[in-house]
Amino acid sequence: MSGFERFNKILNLFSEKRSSLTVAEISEELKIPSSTIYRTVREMVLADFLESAAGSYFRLGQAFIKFNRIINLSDPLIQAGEPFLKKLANENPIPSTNILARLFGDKVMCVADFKYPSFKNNTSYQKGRLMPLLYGATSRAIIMQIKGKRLSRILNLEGLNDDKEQKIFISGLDKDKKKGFCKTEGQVDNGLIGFAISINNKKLGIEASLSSIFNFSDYRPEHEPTIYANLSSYAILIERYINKIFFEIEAYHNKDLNKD
Amino acid sequence: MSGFERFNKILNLFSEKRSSLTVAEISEELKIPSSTIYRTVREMVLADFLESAAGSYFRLGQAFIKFNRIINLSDPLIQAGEPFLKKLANENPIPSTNILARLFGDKVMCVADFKYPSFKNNTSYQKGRLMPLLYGATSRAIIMQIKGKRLSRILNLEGLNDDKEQKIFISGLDKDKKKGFCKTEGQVDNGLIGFAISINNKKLGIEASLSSIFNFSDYRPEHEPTIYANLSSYAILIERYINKIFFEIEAYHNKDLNKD
DNA sequence: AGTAATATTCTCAATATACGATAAAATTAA
DNA sequence: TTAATTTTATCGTATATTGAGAATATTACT
Repeated sequence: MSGFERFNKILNLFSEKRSSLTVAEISEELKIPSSTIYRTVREMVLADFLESAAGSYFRLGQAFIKFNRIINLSDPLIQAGEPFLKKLANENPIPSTNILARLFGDKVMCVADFKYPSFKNNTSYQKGRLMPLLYGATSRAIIMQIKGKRLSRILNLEGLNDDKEQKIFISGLDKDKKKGFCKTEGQVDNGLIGFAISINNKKLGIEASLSSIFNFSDYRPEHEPTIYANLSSYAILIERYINKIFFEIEAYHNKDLNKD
Repeated sequence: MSGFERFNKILNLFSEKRSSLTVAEISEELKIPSSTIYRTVREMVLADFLESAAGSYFRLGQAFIKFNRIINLSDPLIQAGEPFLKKLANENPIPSTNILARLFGDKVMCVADFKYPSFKNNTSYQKGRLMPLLYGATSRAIIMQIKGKRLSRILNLEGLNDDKEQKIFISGLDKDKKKGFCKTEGQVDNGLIGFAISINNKKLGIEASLSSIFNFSDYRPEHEPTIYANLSSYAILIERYINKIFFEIEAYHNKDLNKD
């Protein structure tokens, strides 16, 4: 096993449920001698990826908070989209959670969220959370941008191996693609209904979606036109804004070139 | 140079100002051949620490968003303190930014912040940001918890090498310690005045502070008693809550032990 | 489209470095 | 204080990492 691989494996033992671990536990989980783990953990602590907590436990370190901040301040999608989420929430006819999500490699992650104050609290839609790829409007509006072998590779990775099932899934996506919207009910959280629309920027390699999630009990069919209108107008705004940011980034890089 | 060191050095090239880099740039900065950088970057992309962006640039990857979320959901200080920041802001007599900061190794980092809506926007106090150790009430309320050789080691690291100057600084800290509060004006941002109080939990190894920052132009001396009263009552609440969380964590670990 | 320019991956041999068993030291608990 | 546990240090060996350069793929340009 390579050094980096080990480093990565150690980090990935930490989770929401298990947020601190001892060297003995790590050693046990990874089947690696504790002398080696001690050495690696020490390096990681020194670099702020871990920090030692009470009782010989170790926790994730401040490096993640720091780098997360840099991403927040510089990620074009977050920069362009986050400010609009609150507005979207306010314009929706009923309380909602509003999500910007994005494909990273073969995972969909929520990168920004705004919950309307009176929206119920315990949803799966939170910034930083990986979303199921095959379920929910949020993810559908993203993977419907992907085609061909890349799409089927991703579907396979998610366990949709059967050829026939894949075709059914893809033809479902195609229908949504024609409509331009995704709508799903209860696929991620029971009692919630979600609407989503695609956002993308090829130059920046961004494949994303904007979505609004509602409590099914609040929802009435007559809300749908407003929901769709809001999503599509904000999606356009966000895409334009991403473009603007893209040109700023490009200008910045060119400025650098001129320095030489 | 070891593998991990290189990994870390690459990440630390990214900053708020410079949020994407090419392999050539990284190679140039670190004086390491590009074939090596390509290999390392590929590994990092695979593990989501970097992602490739447009024009052969690379950006920080989603791993940081993911791990940051885990920290947010599990860090005792953030869990215990963040919910109170908004309340504190609402109870302050004038618009404020309210900060939870914490010592990590030898750096003070803001780990949670709540800005009152009408508070001006461009302050240095943001979640994830490293704060200057020697300036500002936020940091003072933290380092005044530290003593002896550990304190002087930290002061030295921050460039306060002169023995005499150190003594002056420490005696200043001691005065604040007796008062139980720190108050500084314009040390971090011009035109701002900050008040801070210590928060700590020895068992969890947390050395932190709670602070309220105001525009100097809003501030009147008669606000001071309320500011202090708010800070100290919330600090006590937060410390109690941290304790509660600590016992929960302990119970969780013990439960694990009993499994074996 | 076709070509030039860049970016990225691959190969391979030399060597640095990470590894793990074990001992020593330091810290914590009893 | 002693005992137990956690952490660091040591060191020979195996091995993964390194970097130069070639090969390939991708992108940019005409």
